[in-house]
Amino acid sequence: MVDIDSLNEPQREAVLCTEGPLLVLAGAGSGKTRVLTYRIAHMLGDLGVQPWQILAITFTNKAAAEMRERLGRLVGPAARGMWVSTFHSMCVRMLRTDCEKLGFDKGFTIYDDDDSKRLVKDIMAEFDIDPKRWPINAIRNRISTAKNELMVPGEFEQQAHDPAAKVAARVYRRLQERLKASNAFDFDDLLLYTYLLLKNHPDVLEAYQDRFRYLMVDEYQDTNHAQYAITKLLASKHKNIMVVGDDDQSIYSWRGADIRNILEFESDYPNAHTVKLEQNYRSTGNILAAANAVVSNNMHRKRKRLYTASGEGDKIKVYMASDERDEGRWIAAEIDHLHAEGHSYDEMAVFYRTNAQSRSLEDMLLRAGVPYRIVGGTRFFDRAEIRDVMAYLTLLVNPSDDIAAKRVINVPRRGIGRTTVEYIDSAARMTNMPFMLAAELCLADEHLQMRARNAVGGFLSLIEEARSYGGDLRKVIEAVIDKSGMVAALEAEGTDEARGRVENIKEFLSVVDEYVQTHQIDEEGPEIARDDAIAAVRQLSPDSLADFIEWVRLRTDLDAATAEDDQAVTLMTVHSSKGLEFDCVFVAGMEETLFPHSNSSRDESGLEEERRLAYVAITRARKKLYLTCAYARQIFGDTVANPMSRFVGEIPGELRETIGLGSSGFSGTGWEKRGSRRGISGSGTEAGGGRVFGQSSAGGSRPRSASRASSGGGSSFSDFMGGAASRSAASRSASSAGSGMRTNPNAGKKAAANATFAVGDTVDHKTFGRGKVMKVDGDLLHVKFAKNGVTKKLLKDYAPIVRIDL
DNA sequence: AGACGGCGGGTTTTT
DNA sequence: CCCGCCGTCT
Repeated sequence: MVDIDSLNEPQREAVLCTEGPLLVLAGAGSGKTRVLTYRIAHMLGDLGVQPWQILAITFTNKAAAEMRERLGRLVGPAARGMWVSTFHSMCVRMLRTDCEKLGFDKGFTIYDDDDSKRLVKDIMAEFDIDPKRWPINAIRNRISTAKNELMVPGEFEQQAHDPAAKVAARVYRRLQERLKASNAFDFDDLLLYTYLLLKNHPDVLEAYQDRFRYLMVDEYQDTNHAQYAITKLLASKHKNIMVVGDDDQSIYSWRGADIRNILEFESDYPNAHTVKLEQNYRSTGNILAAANAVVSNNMHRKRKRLYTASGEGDKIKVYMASDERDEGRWIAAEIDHLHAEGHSYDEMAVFYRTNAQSRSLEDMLLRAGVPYRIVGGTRFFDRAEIRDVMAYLTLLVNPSDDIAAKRVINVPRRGIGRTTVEYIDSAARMTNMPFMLAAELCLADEHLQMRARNAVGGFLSLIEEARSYGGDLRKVIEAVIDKSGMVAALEAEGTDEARGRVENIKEFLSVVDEYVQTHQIDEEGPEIARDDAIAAVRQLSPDSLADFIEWVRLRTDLDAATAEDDQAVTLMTVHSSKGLEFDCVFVAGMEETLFPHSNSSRDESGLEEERRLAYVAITRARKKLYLTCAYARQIFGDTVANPMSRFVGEIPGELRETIGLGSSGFSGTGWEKRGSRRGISGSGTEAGGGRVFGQSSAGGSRPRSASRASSGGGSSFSDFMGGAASRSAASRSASSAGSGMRTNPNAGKKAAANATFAVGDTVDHKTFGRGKVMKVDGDLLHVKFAKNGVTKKLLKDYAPIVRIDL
């Protein structure tokens, strides 16, 4: 049935080993999705396994969709009824069915990060906990960790010894009360409560165990303890569990992922079979060798070595830019070259460590006329207006959702001010009732102004009325938006920004359409076995508002990454890139402090995770890999100089070539210092560059994340090149190229703060540009600036200056 | 009630 | 640098 012959030996072994626990260690690009889909196809086609007996869990909806799609191609409609889902959506399904056993109502909502943060903030205010002393995110992290470790508030309190933990424990307890009162789960709760459901209700667990005879978990290295425990419960009866993972690609420990889950699988399941997939089918020899070299610096890993049958390919290009604008500009130019050579934009991607880096890259690509799309970052669904619409919709389904209620009670402005909201809120708190109910009671409350009461009444009847809307989803949502008055209010504003928001709301309606279209129930498909209630596949209904909300809540922009079919370069964080591959990959910001990130390189384990992250980035590339770094970079508004990332140095010199600034200090031959390359390597801080490109900031209130740069919009690429080339010929060279940036003792420090200056040094000032140190007076520098000839006195530790060694 | 301005804080990564 | 929060003013 299934074409087993096209697989290599270990792949075949994994496909055929269907009974009992199986661990597949799948290196990057070793065809693990292929193994997963073939294995399922084999079970369905050759072994008579029924689709609903299979549960396949992935981490992202995109991965789930991809697997479903590939399965569809392989086995056709036979895969119908199979659960292929993320951990989170699987949990939602289970909770929708049985959450009443835990005291929740079926109409529960899912709180995302922002909602849950609001709630925590709220609670801290309630308890009079000073957020300055106890940062909200620190508390939330502790709570999140507790939830991932399956600790309920009582258990957490018991082991909370230090003061911070005690504060967190109080907040945690209250948070769970408030969430429950709001009939809501946050992301961590989805896992925690699913675990509790299965753990404490043997009948429920057994029904699932009987149904899911075969479990498959992808990206197992990223499971946290809660996920691990859930899978363990589900698998404990039949023990047919296959986990696929790569310890070298574990990059989510900060989210509670526990690498031990994979490292200790064999001791968890004593008779587990292990298969290693080590042949890489994706990258060229050089790229793979680079990845191997980098990751081999990690001490804690399972020994394995990827190999490939393909040739060496191109060398890895390392470009050293003067600053982040130069970096972006060079990347844009290189992308343009590649495009001219016939590489499609779709096959190129730019990765970065932090979302903040996307701004300058985006800017430069826009100016160069390179079409791009950003994945992740400020999500479409995170926009205020979209969240407002979502809050309205949520309120219709779950009137207990206090966060939603408070969010939109005065959106658009209808004369319900802070005082009124606070009054209602405290009434709600005192009587332990939902905010909406308290609001209703307040209609007759003499303490409130008549005006305010009328306004609240208006809001309540708006929601009341909206709840009775029927018909198709699009119509309902449109009506809600219309009746809310949001669009009318925005239109009345008349600003560009407001128009942008209206656009986004329209965009939201097309998201509704997308949902409706993709969730039509096709009639021809046979209805899945409904022999018991739990076995029934709960399919998202195209007319259900609740289902739509759930779909949106668990959806990320990453999921839409492939939906976009226009030609564009993809920009995303390294984290988001996991599981994807491109012909040409650029990794920007290869600097100490940024990558590895300073917050993670405190200890060895953090550093190892950063290195795995670098490994992930490198192994995304099929043919061409570019690593770029900037000598100086604007961070938080001031200029910081950092040495090149150690990860670059960990790539053997013969696999890479260095170009751009400072290449003389490296393995480059020097040819690249001549010729036109130089033209685009200058800093963009001088007036020349800025003026030429300045025009393209027009373009209005484009929606940030979803937008693509249109090639027609900005200045043309030749302007871009011309402008750069025509700027002052003086170009910088890297700091102490000879002594080597890699060993810069000031790593991680602000350049100005630790640098020393001597008379005659050349410096670059954030706003005044280049200047010469005329006199040093302790911490006081007298700097004469070239541009205007003016001498300024600057404090070396505070002025935004960097020293430039010529 | 709402608009505006000043200040402080924050960014590592995301289901 | 950008955002949200807070206080003040109208």
